[in-house]
Amino acid sequence: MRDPLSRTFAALADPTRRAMLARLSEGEANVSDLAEPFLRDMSLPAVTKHLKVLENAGLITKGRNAQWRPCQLNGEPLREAVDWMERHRIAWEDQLDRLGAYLKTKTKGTRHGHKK
Amino acid sequence: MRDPLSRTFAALADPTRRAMLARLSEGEANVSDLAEPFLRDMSLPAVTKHLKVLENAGLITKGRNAQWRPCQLNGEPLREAVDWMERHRIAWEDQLDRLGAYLKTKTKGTRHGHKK
DNA sequence: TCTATATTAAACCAAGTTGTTAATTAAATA
DNA sequence: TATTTAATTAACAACTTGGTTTAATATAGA
Repeated sequence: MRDPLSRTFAALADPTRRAMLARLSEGEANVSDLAEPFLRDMSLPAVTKHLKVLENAGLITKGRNAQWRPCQLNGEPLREAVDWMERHRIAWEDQLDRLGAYLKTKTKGTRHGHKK
Repeated sequence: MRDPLSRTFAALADPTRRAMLARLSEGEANVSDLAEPFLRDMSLPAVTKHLKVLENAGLITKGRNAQWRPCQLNGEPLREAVDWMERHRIAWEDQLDRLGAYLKTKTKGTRHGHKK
């Protein structure tokens, strides 16, 4: 999981982390602010670890203000992830169309076209 | 990693799998076609496993034609992933602007605003 | 029927992930 | 200075991931 794009997608592959990013998209927040919605589900060190994953993926940056660590979103890796997807999007939609057409012709019980 | 969106992002978090999707966005391909570019790096069963991950994420569907398993892209989960990202995109760009502005004001050696 | 081809399954392993609890660090404040 | 607050570190366990090799399955074709 060494390349940046993989690290970005891996960081997004967790609902807790996505929720943290969503929260951060509304503005800066300290670790404890970010942790608050999750403290019924997990411990604070677990939160710290999730934030570390986001930080390592370059998705957030942590500042410091006394004992607080104000976190900020960094949109750039997210943009690169969207870019990767957009680069293939047209092909996917073509594929969807083709699949749709295919399903329209077949769709007669023969789930796998079992050898005729 | 139970929710669909997480499974999609996790599936995307690997360069081999992304390359397979890219290949499939050009059209249907059998397992051995998809495997071919990677057989110097990994065994065929490893490829099968990657395809299983893509299949479990709903990103591809495998048909059958004699002993071949023609794989097709399924764009829908990808669209949902893009949707998630787009839902936050504007906020990210705001955040980028804010960060840019912030960096313009600070940026004087004091890497962490060490207590004044 | 025997063989070759395409693909998957099984058993295993090393490394990484995600959580825990207990201890530590650092700064603000009484 | 002692205490509280915010956050991290360390050590550990359970599970997942991504690879391996060997064996099995299914189909086509000689």
